Amino acid sequence: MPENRDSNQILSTKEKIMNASMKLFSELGYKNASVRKIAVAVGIRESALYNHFKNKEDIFLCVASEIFNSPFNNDDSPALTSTQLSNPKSYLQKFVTEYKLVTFDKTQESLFRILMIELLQNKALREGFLNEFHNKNIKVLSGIFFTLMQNGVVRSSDPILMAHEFIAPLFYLRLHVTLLRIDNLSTSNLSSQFEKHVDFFWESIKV
Amino acid sequence: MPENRDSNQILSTKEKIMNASMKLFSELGYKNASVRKIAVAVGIRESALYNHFKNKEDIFLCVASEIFNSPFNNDDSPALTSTQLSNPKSYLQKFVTEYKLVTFDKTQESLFRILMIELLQNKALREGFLNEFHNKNIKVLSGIFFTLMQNGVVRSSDPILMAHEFIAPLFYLRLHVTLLRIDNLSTSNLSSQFEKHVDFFWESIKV
DNA sequence: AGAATATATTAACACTTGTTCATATATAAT
DNA sequence: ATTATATATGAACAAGTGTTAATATATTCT
Repeated sequence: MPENRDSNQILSTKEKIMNASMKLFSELGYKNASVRKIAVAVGIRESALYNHFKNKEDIFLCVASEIFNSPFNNDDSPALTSTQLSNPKSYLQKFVTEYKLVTFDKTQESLFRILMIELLQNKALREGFLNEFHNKNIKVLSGIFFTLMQNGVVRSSDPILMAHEFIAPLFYLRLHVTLLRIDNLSTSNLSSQFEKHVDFFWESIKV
Repeated sequence: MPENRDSNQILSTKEKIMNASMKLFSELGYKNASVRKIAVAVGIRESALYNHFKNKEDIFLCVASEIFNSPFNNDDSPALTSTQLSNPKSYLQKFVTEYKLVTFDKTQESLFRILMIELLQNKALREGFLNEFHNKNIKVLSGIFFTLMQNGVVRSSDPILMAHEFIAPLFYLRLHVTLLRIDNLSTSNLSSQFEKHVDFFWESIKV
């Protein structure tokens, strides 16, 4: 069963299809990324694709399943330790640094493009967006803000609202960066905005 | 020349095409909204469309041209008068009320969907988004924040950054609302968030 | 009224789409 | 070496795409 690649370097055909599909879906969207274009990019005939995937939708779902598997999303927002409680701003900075990293990562950028392109057309992606992107972040952040409020290190407010106010500018920045990069425009102005956001936000909530 | 409608009530075929196209583009995107589907929605054969528009792209451009003609975008953010300077929070509230109105307006929602669906595929829409949606708002708001800072009614900071922090949660909310509405989910929770945002933001910047 | 114009229809076109089938060629197992 | 399995090819399919041409039917103008 030669399912996986033989060596570490040489990619299996299935992996090649995945990579080519990710690229094409992120550039053209689902409908415009035709089976033939994918096959050409891989270097095989379109009929050969069907030895590895059931159909086109199967390819897409396989690629799309990676969207919400970001390392950031999984588990890089640990609970607030006592040391972090003594310096909560650095926690927010750490969060934003991670967010920024994901924003500028090439693979994550492709997946984000696919997400944004198909977000309004694909119900599963919408649900993933709301659950994995939004709700999960809101839950983690609001929990932290709640603790910080209880300990009196940030001003009293609705923790969920505060989480919203913290995450929204980050998402907006990420979308902005993504749009500029499509046209190969400079994002250097935006790059520093991530850190500025933390500074501004911390000034907004500290007691 | 029977170009315009005869009465005020009866729509011309061209207007019917526009309405049907706006609906279909906003639900299916450019590629999936086929000329035949549009024709069926209007109630004519597809070839008759070509008496009113050069081709499919012409229809789309005609619809898309309305996206950045929102009443909000045009001219509803007047300069800061002396009375508004004495109560700057109410100005922000007025701004957000207008933004909220646009968010929940049916026509504006359809146009916003088209924008979001084609944003990553259509360069003209990207430029429109950055110039008309983003930059224009940032310019107006940062000018206001600058004045408010000079008069010492809000805390000192970068006005552009502050404008960014103000507008981003509004956009994020609008996107959120749009996504929920596609699936006919309740947006009552989000509705009140617009006002909460102003309250939180004002607490963040007042001296 | 008839002529001119605007708008509709029917039919066809060249092309692209996703998918399937029979068949050929590698690769692995016995 | 022979068999079995995995993967490739080429051809074809039915369906859908945007667009055009010839023609018919309204509508408006004189």
